[in-house]
Amino acid sequence: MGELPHITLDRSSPVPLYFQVARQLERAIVDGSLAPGDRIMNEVELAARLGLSRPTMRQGMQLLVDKGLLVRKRGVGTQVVGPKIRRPFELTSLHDDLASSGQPQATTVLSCSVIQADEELSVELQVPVGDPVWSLERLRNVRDEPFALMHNFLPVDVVDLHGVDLATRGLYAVLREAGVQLRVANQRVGARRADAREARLLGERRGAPLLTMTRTAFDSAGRAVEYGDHVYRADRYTVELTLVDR
Amino acid sequence: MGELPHITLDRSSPVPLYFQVARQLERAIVDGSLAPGDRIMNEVELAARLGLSRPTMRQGMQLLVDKGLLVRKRGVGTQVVGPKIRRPFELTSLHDDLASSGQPQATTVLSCSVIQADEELSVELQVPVGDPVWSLERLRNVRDEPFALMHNFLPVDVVDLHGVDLATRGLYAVLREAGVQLRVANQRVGARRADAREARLLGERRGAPLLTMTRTAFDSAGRAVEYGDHVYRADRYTVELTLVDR
DNA sequence: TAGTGGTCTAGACCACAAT
DNA sequence: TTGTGGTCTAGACCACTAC
Repeated sequence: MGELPHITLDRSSPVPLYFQVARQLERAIVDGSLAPGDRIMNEVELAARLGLSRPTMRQGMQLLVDKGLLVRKRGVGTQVVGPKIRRPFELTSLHDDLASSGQPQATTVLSCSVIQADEELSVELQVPVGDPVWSLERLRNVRDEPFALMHNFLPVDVVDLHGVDLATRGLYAVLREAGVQLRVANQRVGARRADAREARLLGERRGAPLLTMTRTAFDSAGRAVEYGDHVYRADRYTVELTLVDR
Repeated sequence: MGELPHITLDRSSPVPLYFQVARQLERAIVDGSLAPGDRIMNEVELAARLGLSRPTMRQGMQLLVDKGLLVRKRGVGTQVVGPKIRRPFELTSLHDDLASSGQPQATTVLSCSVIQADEELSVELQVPVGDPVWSLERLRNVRDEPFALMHNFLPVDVVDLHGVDLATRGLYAVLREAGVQLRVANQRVGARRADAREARLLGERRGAPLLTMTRTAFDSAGRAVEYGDHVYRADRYTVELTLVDR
């Protein structure tokens, strides 16, 4: 029959039922109440016990299947894969990543001004050449050691960065508060040698290997909102991601 | 009202209707028949025209929303984001990536033997220390230029590599044919200097920056099936990925 | 044969955005 | 107020797996 996860539903909550199911199932897996390899009670039975229709139950479980936490096999049942799979790579800024990891960090704003878009920016941000864009350069330290040199560009009508304290607040937090909803981003990760300036700022030797990341982020309307060109000390940073085959 | 995509359904096909819808919508977007910013006809009307129920229609469109090709706004409608968003980073091997890009490539098998798992492999592949695992090292050339040095490890009971022609066939293709269904993978991308051997094999100078990628792949039962430790010439390869915020 | 997930239907009511 | 997507129901039939 399979394990019976403990799930309570609040039908007066604005949170969708399928999401309540998914959240509580996920917690049970992370808690260890549901161990890897456990078979979960079948969909029909589970839906009946919770007073849900089967499609709603399925929708909730599907979220966890998409995350790689559950595996369904036709004719067999649904099994817990395990909580060790990291979250699918989410759309977060480095600031968020570090803040949530509890590392002490500090950011120095090297420059923040409006420039005219050149050819490259015109392509990446989908604006005409010569259009005004914010150019923002920051150096980030973690545990008092230089870590990343970040160069961001944003069309000026996306957000006003005048007087914004970007040393304390992450760029993505500023964007969120300005009502910008980031939705998709294209990233390119590569490597190259540090030039003289990068080496000096990052406390490396010239020619040292750097991890590079460029990213264009789009809002929910499909508009290019931000283009970032960042370099990281290769000895202090790696990009981690989880791929899920559907 | 919005654009009316041209979609034909084959109800006798074993391909699910929602998938037929998604595939044809996607092609229309990539073709340019549906341009970025276009509003698609609303779900209800579209379902009616195709003789589908609304949930089935939604399921098809949801696939493209998840891929970042479409954006839905409550009270507004569904819009095409654009074909320029690359596919969400899928679980493909480098062999697949290159083959689909049409680049002429050649692979040299440097070694293929069974070794005993050390501590690191024990952790990554979730097998006891000392267990036999395949150790496979390959050098890949693209357009007659060295490109990547790939080291893979697999538990011996996953697949038998004796006599398998890994110069012609990609490792993932071999795994698929052996009935292994890859499902999720954790990747770590970083950078470091080339050591003497890597430099020689890749035609680089010692100390040149390399892009590194390690990956553990799990099958549909959550079992670790393959661990790869690869290095790429940084001047010839970057990792591209698309992030979608949900 | 029995049990499971995969797909599909034909509706319903609600929340939100534009008008 | 109208139109849109968001959610949900109560079934149905099928394909695959294990026994």
